[in-house]
Amino acid sequence: MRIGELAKMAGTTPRALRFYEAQGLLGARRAANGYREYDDQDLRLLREILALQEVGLSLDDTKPFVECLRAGNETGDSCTDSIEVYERKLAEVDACLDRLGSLRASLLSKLAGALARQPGPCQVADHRDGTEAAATNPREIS
Amino acid sequence: MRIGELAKMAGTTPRALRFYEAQGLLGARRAANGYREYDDQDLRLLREILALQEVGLSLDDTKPFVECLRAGNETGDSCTDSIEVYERKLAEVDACLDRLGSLRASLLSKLAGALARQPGPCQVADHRDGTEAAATNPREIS
DNA sequence: TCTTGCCTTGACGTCGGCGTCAAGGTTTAC
DNA sequence: GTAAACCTTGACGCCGACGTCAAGGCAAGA
Repeated sequence: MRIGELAKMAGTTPRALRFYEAQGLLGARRAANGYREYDDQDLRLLREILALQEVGLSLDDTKPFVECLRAGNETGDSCTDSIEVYERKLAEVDACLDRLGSLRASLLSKLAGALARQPGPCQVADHRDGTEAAATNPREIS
Repeated sequence: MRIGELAKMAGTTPRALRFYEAQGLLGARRAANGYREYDDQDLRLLREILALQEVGLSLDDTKPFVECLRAGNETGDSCTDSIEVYERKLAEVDACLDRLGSLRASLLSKLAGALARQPGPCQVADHRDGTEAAATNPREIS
């Protein structure tokens, strides 16, 4: 099949496929007229790449999986390199979660401090400041 | 004071200060020779900007805070615009936490599946595959 | 044959927050 | 006097994963 068809089947774009090829993932055979030609195996590889992207892996991270599949394995994560990517990425996600958690805490304390300094519900409410604060806080602290 | 001195006092670089000026934050008076001149108020503004950056706000997000300080308020978050930024950013962080959480779950299940498919400790270990899997799993699933 | 729609390569744009280099003018310490 | 250390503007680089546009070749239907 040609690039547009493959892209549509996998839910991506021809531009993305050319980019993957330029990155060394998912090369293609060429027809006589120079058009890229793909088969079902390429569709499998592409779907693997896209699925891993959804899980947060970078394109570079997907290379071991693609190589693993091309080596004849049933799944892309049948190789130790792939599993190491999983583990590394998991650690990165955990680190990011920690950082975001502390950012959230800092933001909350700053917001709380600001609301405490504000006169707040004492003003003749021309909009819903006090109400909004009362409504959003319980939801976000939980 | 001049740009290098201010930068050092705030723990940043002259390049960053010029960038903030180009973004419309933290403008400076000019000395006769064209050098930027800053005072203690500018140091306060700059520290506000940097503190907010640390909490995850973009430069654009810090504008209301700077304007609030320049309007004569004691703190940058004494204005409703600033508080709205807090709330919006908090929502963004929460959304990001949710997404990262589900990414983490997906990664974990993929990793677990891959390890289950692996023969694992049955091979004559030429390196530490089985050991590593056994050691990392309890730590990361917890 | 003509139009439409696919394909090709190449090259620049995006976003944020600066880093880094270039080419010069200024000030300062010795 | 001179070298070091500061300052100025301008411009390009970076990162990731493509989007978008340009200029042209190829294919298929009416």
